[in-house]
Amino acid sequence: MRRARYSCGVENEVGHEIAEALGILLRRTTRAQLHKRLTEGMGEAVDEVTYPVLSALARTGPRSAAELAPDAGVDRSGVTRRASRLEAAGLIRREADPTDRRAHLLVLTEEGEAAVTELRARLAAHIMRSLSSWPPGEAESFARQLRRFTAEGPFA
Amino acid sequence: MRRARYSCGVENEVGHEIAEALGILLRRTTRAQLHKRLTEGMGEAVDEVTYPVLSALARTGPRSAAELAPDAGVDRSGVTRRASRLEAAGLIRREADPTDRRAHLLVLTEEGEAAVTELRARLAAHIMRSLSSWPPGEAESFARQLRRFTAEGPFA
DNA sequence: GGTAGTGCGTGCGCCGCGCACGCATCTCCT
DNA sequence: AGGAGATGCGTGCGCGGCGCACGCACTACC
Repeated sequence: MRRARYSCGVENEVGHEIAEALGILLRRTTRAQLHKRLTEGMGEAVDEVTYPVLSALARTGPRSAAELAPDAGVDRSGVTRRASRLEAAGLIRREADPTDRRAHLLVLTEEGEAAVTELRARLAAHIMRSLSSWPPGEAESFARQLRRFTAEGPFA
Repeated sequence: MRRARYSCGVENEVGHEIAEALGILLRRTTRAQLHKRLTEGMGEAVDEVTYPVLSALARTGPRSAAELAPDAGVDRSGVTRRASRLEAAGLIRREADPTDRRAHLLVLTEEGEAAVTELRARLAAHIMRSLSSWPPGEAESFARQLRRFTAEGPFA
């Protein structure tokens, strides 16, 4: 396969390899599996359904439900409903946008920030546990390439 | 952060970096998004719901619904239902297990194999399109590390 | 100032999912 | 050999999330 090169300088086989690995990875990291385990014992409001909203909000900062929807991968109404659950649990609150009294900005409360910190630590620890056996330096380069892949890759 | 090392020899920051990148990646590669676009125009039976079953079956070879269930990430009954749809479309068929007359082995038909080939090519091409700008060799090493990460990683 | 446009929350119908049941078949023990 | 428990499969059922579309509040523009 060394000869089957393309103009881009990358072999086609690599695309299939990455596709297969991604397929495996994605199957293991569904909400029903990863997010469910990750949010165990985090209270009633934080589960595999509300987690994406909470996480997206933490990443982007205070935003409206409509802005959060494409980032969370669900319909705007879904964000509203999940936000209501999180609001009832005191993890986020709805703030009136001072410039537009129609808009309700979703913003994390103190408890919400703490929950996100905890969840991030859990996930990072979970990943680190298996990266510990990697040769030094490889994990760093993998993280760098993964970051690049998500930033300018096909799923940007 | 150069000083905050752990016994494993990998910095904790890397765990957070990978976690964040994975989070972004996973949000972009939901069934509702990636698999939906991927299966567009592949006929009525092949959609984002039946795709995981079709893909898993292609990877593992002829298996029963119960064996396929954990690999597809859904309940056994879900596999049965999706398999029925794929069977009606002629992409798979149920074969009686010669050693156990209770068991129905799911096996891809000629058309099913063709569909999987097409889907794999689509995904690989989609990935390759953005990998083309990478320096030569980096895509290969990324694929290798990704493979390792899925094989012996936290989601194995 | 009035009309079209925008943002939000919610009711409704649909669909996938997990649980549990029934039937067919296998296994093992006596 | 034969019966009892175990196993595999398909299916009915209730639950819950999702997308669509509507109504209401407010804004922007003419």
